[in-house]
Amino acid sequence: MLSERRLQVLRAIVQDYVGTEEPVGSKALTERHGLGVSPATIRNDMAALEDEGYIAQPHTSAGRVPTDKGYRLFVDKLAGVKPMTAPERRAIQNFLEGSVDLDDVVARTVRLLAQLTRQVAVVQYPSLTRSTVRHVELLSLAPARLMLVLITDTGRVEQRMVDCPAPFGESALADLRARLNSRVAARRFADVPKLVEDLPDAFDPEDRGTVSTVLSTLLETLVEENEERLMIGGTANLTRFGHDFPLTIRPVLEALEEHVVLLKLLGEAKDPGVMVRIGHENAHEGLNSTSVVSVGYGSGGEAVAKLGVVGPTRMDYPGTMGAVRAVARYVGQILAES
Amino acid sequence: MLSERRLQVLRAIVQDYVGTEEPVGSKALTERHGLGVSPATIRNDMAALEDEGYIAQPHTSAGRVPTDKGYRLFVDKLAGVKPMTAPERRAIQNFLEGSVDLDDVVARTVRLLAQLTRQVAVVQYPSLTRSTVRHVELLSLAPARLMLVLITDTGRVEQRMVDCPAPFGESALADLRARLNSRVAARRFADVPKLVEDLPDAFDPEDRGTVSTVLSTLLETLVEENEERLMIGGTANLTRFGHDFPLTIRPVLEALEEHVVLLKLLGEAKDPGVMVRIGHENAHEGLNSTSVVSVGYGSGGEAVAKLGVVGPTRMDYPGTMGAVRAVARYVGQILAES
DNA sequence: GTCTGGCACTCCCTCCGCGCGAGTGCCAGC
DNA sequence: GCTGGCACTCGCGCGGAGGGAGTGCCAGAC
Repeated sequence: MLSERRLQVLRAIVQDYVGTEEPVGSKALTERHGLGVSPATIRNDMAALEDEGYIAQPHTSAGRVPTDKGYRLFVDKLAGVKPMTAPERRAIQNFLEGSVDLDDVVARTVRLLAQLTRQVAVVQYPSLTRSTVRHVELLSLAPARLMLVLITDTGRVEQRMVDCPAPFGESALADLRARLNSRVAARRFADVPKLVEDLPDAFDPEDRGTVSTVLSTLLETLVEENEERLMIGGTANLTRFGHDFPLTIRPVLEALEEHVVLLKLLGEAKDPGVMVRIGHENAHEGLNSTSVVSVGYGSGGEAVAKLGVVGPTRMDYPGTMGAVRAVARYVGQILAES
Repeated sequence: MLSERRLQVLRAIVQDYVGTEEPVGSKALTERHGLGVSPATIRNDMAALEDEGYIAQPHTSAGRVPTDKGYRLFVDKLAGVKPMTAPERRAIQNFLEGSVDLDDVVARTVRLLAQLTRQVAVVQYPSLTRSTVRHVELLSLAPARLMLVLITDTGRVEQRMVDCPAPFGESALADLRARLNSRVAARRFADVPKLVEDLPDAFDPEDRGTVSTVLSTLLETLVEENEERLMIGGTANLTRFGHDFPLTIRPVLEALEEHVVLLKLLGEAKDPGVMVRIGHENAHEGLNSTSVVSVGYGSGGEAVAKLGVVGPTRMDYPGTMGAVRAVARYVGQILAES
């Protein structure tokens, strides 16, 4: 167990290193933080912290730098979430309120997050699986060809072509449309399958094949989680870091293009509240020297998707966490209103 | 006017420089290309090319490097478009054919283009303005709230909320839906405004306000070109260039995030065929040391959107142009089929 | 006129050695 | 357990030397 002062020292090291981007030495620490002890004492503490693996020195006789483990302790025990100021909150709200549709909400959120944190922002589109159905529409494009349009309460629209086994009349179509909507409107996706399973029985035998086809297309659309999309912004911020970063920036850019990986990463946030993954805690190799700060957001009480930022492990965690949390909150509000 | 041999020398300089990424000298030129003259002769030619502004030397007593003007001449007069090989064409086709919807087509196209050219790929979503209407759907969400869904022949779907000035009955809604579709289905967007202008007259006076609102929302959607979206991929390829590139990569990443700028850039391609913008020919400052190769693509004979790549001015123009052209062709095919 | 070989010159790039300074570890004393 | 002092270690920046690639120019050959 580390003494109180040693924790203070670790906190000071993290704060200074984040600020200056340079290894921090014992003398600088005593000067910039009122620790009330001499550099020699701090040196002992630093040696202890290094033994425990919280800090490391890039080379002998250089200052100390926090390790992933050090950041982890800092985030868990030594720092809170820095709340946004009132003007910042107003700015967030104003910026998001101008959105005209779902794409716009996501695009604005990405830009906002990237600007606030000065890092790479990642926003997942509101997921289908946890939302409810607003409306299902069926359009006849050709005698045996339908288009199925699904509209969700988050404003997302999905469409699918349906090739019917047999021609399907306009009146049967209207009937199916009406029955379908009366059963599934305002229902959660998860409940839809059993709400429609007996639907074909209400139709003439020759139409049942088509009805079944439509229903299975609908169910496919509902579960199609791999369709989940995300938007990324602020990649130019990657260039702000270390001048040696050219070598580091490439794997990060590559990782950012693998949307599947990112979605998995974001998806790991289970508990409510902001999740932080530091350095090697990220499964993906390209992100081993970055940290991911993410949180769920949603229109109701429940999260429908995730958003977050990717930055160097040397980041301002309290500020970033505050920004991510605040943005998630306001996006949720906007989605609930629309 | 430049002599034939001097043009050959320029071509050789461009090819070597693109290959080696290093300034090319007179000796290396005579060795690697069978020019049949001595280095001294080449030096004279190089001096002449430099006077004309086609090449430059980074420092005194270094090799020569093509200028933007030199690349321009190379592209216009000295090099053709390098066609894809048959296996490459098959691979393109196979890769694109697995697409399930429009988003997927665009996503695959971006990845394909980025991999083929090893550069940054940019693909604009098929534009609304030049396509035709497949179907217009109206849904009643609340007594005085409608949702307008527009489906285009390229499979794109746009939705808008419409707040009605007065409640609008189901029968009137069905009527409007039917009339609207009979008039605009399969019509080009440009023709829609005059096709619907007298539509309110067919309705009861109390419904005319709503009909007008719906129509104006529809027209807005049709012309809303600023809504045009694009997808970007292969940004990791930026790191392949010059080790001094960290300074250069940033403005490029920033420019890539300004979708409006990119759309404008792509939009400049007027004539059919591949457009190449070299270095300072690009209006945007961040792209002054990059070239943009773009081309229109479309489902029918006519282009509905653009796609292209962004890379360093020092790029393999014939190969890039060939890849861009081939991809555009096959995407057009895929769109026409779906 | 045009091409060629030769020659002097110009810089860039790399390497090497040096000194400086920040920072450390350790130890004796309070 | 804290403090001041001291010797030691490296990383970093600077300046000079050497090598090399490439040029420009000129006199001569075809």
